[in-house]
Amino acid sequence: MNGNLNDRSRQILQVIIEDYIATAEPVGSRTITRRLGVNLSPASVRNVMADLEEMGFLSSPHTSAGRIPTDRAYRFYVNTLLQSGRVTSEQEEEFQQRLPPQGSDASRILREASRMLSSLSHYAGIVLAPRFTENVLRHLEFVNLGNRRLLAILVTEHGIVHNKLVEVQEEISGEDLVRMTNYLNSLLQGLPMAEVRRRLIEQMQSDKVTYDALLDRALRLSKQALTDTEADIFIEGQANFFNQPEFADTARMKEIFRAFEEKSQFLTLLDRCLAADGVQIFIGAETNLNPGGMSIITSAYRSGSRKLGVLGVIGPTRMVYASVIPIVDYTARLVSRLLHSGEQRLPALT
Amino acid sequence: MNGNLNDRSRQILQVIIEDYIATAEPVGSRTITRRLGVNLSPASVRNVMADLEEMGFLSSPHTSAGRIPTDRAYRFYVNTLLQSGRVTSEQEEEFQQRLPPQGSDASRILREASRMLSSLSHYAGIVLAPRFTENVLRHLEFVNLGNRRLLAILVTEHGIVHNKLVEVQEEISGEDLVRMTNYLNSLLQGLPMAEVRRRLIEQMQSDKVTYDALLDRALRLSKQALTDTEADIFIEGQANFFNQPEFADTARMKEIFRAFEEKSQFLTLLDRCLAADGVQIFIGAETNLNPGGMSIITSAYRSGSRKLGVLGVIGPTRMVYASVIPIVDYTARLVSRLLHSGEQRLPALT
DNA sequence: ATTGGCACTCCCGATTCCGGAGTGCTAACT
DNA sequence: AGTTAGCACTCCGGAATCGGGAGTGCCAAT
Repeated sequence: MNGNLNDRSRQILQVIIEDYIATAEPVGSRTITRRLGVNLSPASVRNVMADLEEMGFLSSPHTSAGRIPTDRAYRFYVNTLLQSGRVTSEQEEEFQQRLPPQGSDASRILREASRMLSSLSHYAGIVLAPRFTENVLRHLEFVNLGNRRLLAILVTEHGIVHNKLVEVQEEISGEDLVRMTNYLNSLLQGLPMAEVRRRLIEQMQSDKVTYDALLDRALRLSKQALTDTEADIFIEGQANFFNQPEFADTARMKEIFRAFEEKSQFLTLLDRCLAADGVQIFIGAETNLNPGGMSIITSAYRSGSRKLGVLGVIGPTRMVYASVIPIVDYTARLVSRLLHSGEQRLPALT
Repeated sequence: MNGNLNDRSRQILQVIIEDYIATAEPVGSRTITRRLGVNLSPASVRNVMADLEEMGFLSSPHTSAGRIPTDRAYRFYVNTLLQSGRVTSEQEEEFQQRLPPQGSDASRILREASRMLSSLSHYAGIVLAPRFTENVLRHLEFVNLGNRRLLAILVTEHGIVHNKLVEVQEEISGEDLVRMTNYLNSLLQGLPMAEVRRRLIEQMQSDKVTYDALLDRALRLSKQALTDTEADIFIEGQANFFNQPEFADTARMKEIFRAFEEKSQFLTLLDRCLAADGVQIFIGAETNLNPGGMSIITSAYRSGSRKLGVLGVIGPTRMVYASVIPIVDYTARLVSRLLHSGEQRLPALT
């Protein structure tokens, strides 16, 4: 049903969408004729608009207003009308200026990425940190905090650090702790988390352990320490929504911010994105988010070939897709590089 | 000038403040007579109100509206009119339900505390994490991430973890890393951060080091790793501001959220609180915050005798001081205990 | 197929109007 | 002297009204 739009209909639809994106006001036939290069009377345009409305691409808020695009129109727009470009050189410069400082750890880089996304897009930036379970364990360390409490510190590749408090029955001496740590690291280092779990259980049943109470203890402790932690989501620039006229009234605004406070509902969406390749676009109802009227553009960032997490931009359905898509794409690749190499001054991303 | 308010003036002032806190609407003389136990005519009350206005305790939005309390009135209220109680048993129960799960690390506890504060007070919760420099170093660890990058992990008492990426000129072998770590820990463990810095510099100039390139390198690395990190501030429940009628219009709301995004301006205020004892209250302009009309109630949390950080509640000047003060107080003591002992089921806080 | 013309619809901002709530003042009362 | 009833006055805020502007749909003419 997309294909059966003739050239003129497409042009008109495009003008409507882009005008509405720019102004947030229903677009009338006169405006279109002015924007349209071709000489065409408003009346003709109106005929086309009526058709487009019937096909579900447009809707009118009331009888005598212009038309506004439907979710479906946006979908058609991003699929076939829009050819997305690159980030501009000014944007590239802003990226450079906003690079996280040397020596930033991974979570700092991710938070900064969220800020970049928000600042460059003028919408809200969102970043899903790498899922704990997907990563490779680099190092495991127990630090004695006294009072029979140990702090387990897990470092996964890319320098992402998780820590967890573990309570023990009785104090463990310094030497024992070192021995435990060495044992565990030699056992688990370099394994993906899922594997780590399996290896732990396997090892707990082995003979060697039953003769060494300390090792047994070590295994039990690390099992405690490895229970999955909650997913980290960084959302920045929520205040940008105040600039969008469609969210002007307080009730709507309130809904949106409530949604942002419960990050969990974004989690399912972002997890879906993790599976897909390239830039993903969810328009309006497609996002399944509770307060509707929002679109999300995402892309996974990766290290080498493995995808680590997802980042993107949340804005109104009336989003400037043409400029946000390259921004998200660029940021994803930027973050991939930062995490992978730690290198800061980058050659142009190609 | 506070003392020279007679009993009746005080009563009336109190009624006005409490009524305004409850309704957010200017209070008129009739309302007051109804609330006031004593039989007194509206006309008499009006006389008193006129006096109070002249003394700077009340102001009227316009000629024929009731009066609203000024910052000064609130200040008088919390100083002398208000006797603050305890948290109720329902509140205590909610605290129990919202306790962070076993094995939460410090930053999780602090974030959860911020949520508690927000949820119980119905305003926004704020928590300033312990300043890095104020703490005692418990453990220092370097993890090799490959690509000539080391991850420095610093654990301070109470299990607060900081990490920082450090780039090195050439790869360091595993054994060297272990040696370095041991050396540094034996040198620095147990010292307050300020001291750590001094010790590092002192040590770098000592003879022993000049003969051992590795030690020299270790010292340089840790100096890099110890540069102060930015202060962490957790603010939760910002969406609660949407329920306050005085922030109903979008422009005002926007200002507030901008302010929340720049946490730095809270930093100076919270740092001030760190110095003081007990519950601190800042009313309206006293906060020096940019969008006025807000009050902040804080208290420091501590471990043993040393103060670690500050937590509190941000709300409109028209805040229910009577209930928020005990909440903040309770939370501060709760957090102190959680950080100190890691104990979860607490006896009643006394 | 396209277009000019025209009647019709609907929103939106400006204006007006009115009642309610509250004040300040004065004069009378205790 | 403090208190109160009465009264004129002020001001806000919501309801009602109005008119212009922008836009549509339809029809007849090209």
